Amino acid sequence: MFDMARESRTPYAILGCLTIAPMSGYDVKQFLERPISNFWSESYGQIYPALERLEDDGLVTGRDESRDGRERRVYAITEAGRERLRAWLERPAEAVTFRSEPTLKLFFGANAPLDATLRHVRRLRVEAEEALAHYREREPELEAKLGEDRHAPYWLAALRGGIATTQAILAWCDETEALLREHGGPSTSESEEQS
Amino acid sequence: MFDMARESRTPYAILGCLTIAPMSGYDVKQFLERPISNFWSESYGQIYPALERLEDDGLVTGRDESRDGRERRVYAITEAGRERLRAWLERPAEAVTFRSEPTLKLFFGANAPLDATLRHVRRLRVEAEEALAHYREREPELEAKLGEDRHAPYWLAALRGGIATTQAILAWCDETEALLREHGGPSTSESEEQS
DNA sequence: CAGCGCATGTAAGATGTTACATGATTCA
DNA sequence: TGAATCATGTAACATCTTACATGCGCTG
Repeated sequence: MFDMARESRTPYAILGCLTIAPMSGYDVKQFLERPISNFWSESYGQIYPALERLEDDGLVTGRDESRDGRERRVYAITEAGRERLRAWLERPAEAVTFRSEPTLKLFFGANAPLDATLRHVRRLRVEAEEALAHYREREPELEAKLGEDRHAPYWLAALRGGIATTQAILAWCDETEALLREHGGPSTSESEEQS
Repeated sequence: MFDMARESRTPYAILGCLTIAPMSGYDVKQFLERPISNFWSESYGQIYPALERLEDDGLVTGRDESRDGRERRVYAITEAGRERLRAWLERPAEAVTFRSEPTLKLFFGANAPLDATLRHVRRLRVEAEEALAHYREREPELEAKLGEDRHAPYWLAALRGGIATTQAILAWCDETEALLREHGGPSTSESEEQS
């Protein structure tokens, strides 16, 4: 009977980043863009207002700093912020509502020339290979830090999740190309002629 | 120098559904909710206005129908609609921007008790198992229709994508549980005591 | 001195979800 | 008769992206 609106997860993502080190809004964005963090993204339009809000709520403290003569506003997480983050981390996560445009295009592929759909599949394959190469590059660093860095096991787990699903997609791309070549109907205009 | 705003994909998802059969807004929603279509979702708040818009643009035609005494407005795709859909299908798909709350919580798991993170992993595992069971149930129907139904190969490909990634996640859950048990730090409150 | 990377922000608009409102029919 | 399902829609709101505006310092 009351509005259990889904909270934005932006502030939590930011709080999480600040448990690694104090950061500016710019830093947060940079960190979230590293390929390892391919399961999340935020834009400046969300980060800066969210940081202000977090400061008002006493979950972070900001102070102006100059590094290399550049003015930055660097935020640090407070004890209240850590507690808020911890409480959120302990609540059950919402199931992922996955919206994949490539898969949508594949699914309705019967309405387009086979070639077009095969192009999507091949592009997916290239992207998967690139992603996998990035992951593989980062894996050893995290493995090496398993004992020292408290974040390492969790980051490694997330990274290996990326590796596992990406490998699966890679293999699936090949199967799919074969499946569609055999059963995907005539490759170009023939499919549209009768009416 | 001009606003290449990302188009909403809602109308295309709807057009795609209407290539299967004429449907009401309600039908579209039902279809999109079937577990096979777990890579896309739309809410009524988007479907009904989008259908009106599509009709204004001449991409679908609606007519009132009564089935079992119930009034429905059933929409059919027009030739212009098919062409619009085909053109969209042939354009490159946008890369998936994945936002996974469970993975975000895992990634920042060092800030919570190990148990909390393990709960997320185990929940993910249960969900993956359920999803896999659904997929497996539907696979044979599609395989049987490979020759007859022009959609079947594409739907099967999408379904097998779900199977492949879900299996990968399942295996990863087990590995992750082991990894975190070994390296995830003290299991409960010990980790917070010193400060 | 031009361009790039660093750095912070705002405004506008699109996108999307949720709750609500309404009403009919079917079934237990 | 009451609940569930069918069926259509709207209003309010939250969310998020994009483009824009601004300015500094470094490097070629």
